[in-house]
Amino acid sequence: MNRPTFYVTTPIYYVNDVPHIGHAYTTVAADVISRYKRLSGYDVFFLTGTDEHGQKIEQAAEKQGVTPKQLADKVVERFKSLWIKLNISYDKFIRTTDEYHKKCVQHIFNKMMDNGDIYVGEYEGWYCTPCETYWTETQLLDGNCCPSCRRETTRLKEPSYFFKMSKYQEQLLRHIEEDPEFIKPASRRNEIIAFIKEGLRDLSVSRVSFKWGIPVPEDQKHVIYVWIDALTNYISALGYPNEDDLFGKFWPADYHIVGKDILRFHTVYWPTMLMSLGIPLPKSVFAHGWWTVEGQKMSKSLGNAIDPNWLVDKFGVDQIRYFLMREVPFGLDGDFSFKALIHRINGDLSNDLGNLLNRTLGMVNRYFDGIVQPYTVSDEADDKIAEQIVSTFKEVDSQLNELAFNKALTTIWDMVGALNRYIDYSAPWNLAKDPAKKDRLGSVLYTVLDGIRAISLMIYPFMPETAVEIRKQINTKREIYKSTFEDLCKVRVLESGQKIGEIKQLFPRIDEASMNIEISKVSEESKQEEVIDYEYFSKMKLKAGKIVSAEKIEKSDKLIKLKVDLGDNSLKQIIAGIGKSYKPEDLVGKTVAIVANLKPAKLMGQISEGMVLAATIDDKHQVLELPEYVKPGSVIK
RNA sequence: CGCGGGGUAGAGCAGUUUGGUAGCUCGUCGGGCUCAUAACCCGAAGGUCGUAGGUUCAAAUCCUGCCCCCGCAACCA
Repeated sequence: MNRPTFYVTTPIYYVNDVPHIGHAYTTVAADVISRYKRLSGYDVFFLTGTDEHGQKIEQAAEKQGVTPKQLADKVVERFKSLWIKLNISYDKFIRTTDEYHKKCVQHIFNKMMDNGDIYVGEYEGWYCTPCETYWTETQLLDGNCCPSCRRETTRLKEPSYFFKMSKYQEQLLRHIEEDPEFIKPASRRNEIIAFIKEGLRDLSVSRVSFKWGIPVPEDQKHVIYVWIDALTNYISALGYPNEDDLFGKFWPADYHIVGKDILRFHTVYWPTMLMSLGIPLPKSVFAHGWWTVEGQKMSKSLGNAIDPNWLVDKFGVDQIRYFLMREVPFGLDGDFSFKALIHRINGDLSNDLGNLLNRTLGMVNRYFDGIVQPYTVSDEADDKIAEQIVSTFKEVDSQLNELAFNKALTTIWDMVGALNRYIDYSAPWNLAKDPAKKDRLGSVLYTVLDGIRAISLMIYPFMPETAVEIRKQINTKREIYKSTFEDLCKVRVLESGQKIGEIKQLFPRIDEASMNIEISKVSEESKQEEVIDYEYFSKMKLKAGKIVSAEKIEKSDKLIKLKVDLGDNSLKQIIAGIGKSYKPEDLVGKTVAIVANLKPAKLMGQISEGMVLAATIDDKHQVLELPEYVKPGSVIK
């Protein structure tokens, strides 16, 4: 039989970063849809992998005294082990350092060149090495600093190959406007349309400034830049340019799942490259949102990046998978908080689902020595349950096809609630008191168990281990993977006569208080700061300074321009970002602590020659005030 | 007039496309049940849907003005 196919990808993750919750999120989402599609009869190909070339890797490796490949190997292991831990069922893990990928990239480069879509030109601009980005003159801060990381940039001019992306502007625009499925969610689609309408420029696709990459064929000075190197993984993994095999079967991709930050690459650069190659475009690119942690942006400096490995160890893999998929609509930003996580686990998982199974099996044990009874005596309520099972499958199917994971889970939990209500309505404990109602009692329990069996299928994509555990406990021998969606929807198909398995709590309740203590311990540890030596510290010149004037900077919401007397007969101009906590007039006359030897920088066009020290309480500031008798210029140590 | 998102019950959200009894989850309170992981079920309280006006028989929904909040970017020195 010829099964329909389904091809889904995650981005390939850059090995400069260790895996965090964002990586886990994207990958779990791809796993859920993959498992669901397999469940409903599709032949699925699920691709993930790593992006390993580029200057950053080259430099990081050099610092660590290893080869770039060795560095990549190490990080790749971390990704792979996390994917095992999270039960990610990928079909292939591609690395951009794989031989077949390199060959494919070179083939593609040649082909685009033969088409006349790649030409040699010259790339010139201010280059920031850490960000691997060129900036234009007007974008630079304070002379020549990178607007993104504020480090110094260097003027670079290098020969570069260019891809004639502009040539495909109209074709791409037409495609996006004609096919609403191509970019999701819709709000993102509008952003991209606006971007394209501003006009596409040709894309620089090679570099001579570093070596760690795939060489341009027949021009070994050049390395192929990230666009062609990385994006093409989606077809090289399928064996392209060999079109018979996997490529013929699975391309075009059904979904590229990406973070919102890389949407443009996937909906502008990548499709135009495919147009140049004469390859059909992917059916849909879906941009999901970002997670904050406890309301704050994830960042290394805050030390609030949570290790997904730790989360899984602490809370359980299915619990984490459930939370990620349930808490936030896919496509929107969300917040990861322990409070919400614990509430989800205790409420949805332990109370609703876990307890449903537990109470039902308890009764099978008590009333029937653990033997599942056949369905013999019917009631209207049973049919309602049966109908809802079918309608739930249908609804979940359409929701998952839209990657509306949180909606699908809500729908499934309506079913869980219906079964809990059904038990209360049928009151098996009352039926048990009347021997004449024994058959009805057995039928009620059967109906619940069969409903639980159906739920085990519905949650399988999200919580594979739990699904299997449930099936073990109700002791069904039916296989999870059936051939079609219709098979999936069948009701009253649970076996009877078998003895149920050992009853175990699916989701132990979490004690919020004691868990909070553990969490705070860990977050303390992770906040251990970098230690600096005395010499490093002594480079900093701290002085007392008296504020002689202060004014708000036009059009700025937090910058205040200060003139500060540092006792050396001249006034320093300092721009301070404390305008949300202080009015300019409140600052005048105060003696405060100043970093006196900070390198000057330009903010909103104004020179700032120092920094006012201030404590931060949430987003409010309290400057370090000194008593009046401290003379301006006094050294602080 | 930088770009975008939003202001609906104590919290978090849906509903706005296609005007027509204001809904969900959690929390609170009361009740029921006693099979179960102090779980499950039922009920109640709680909202002039940011604000002022307009269109309409009818506005959370459409139109206009204003206020406020949050991202992003410009300014976290």
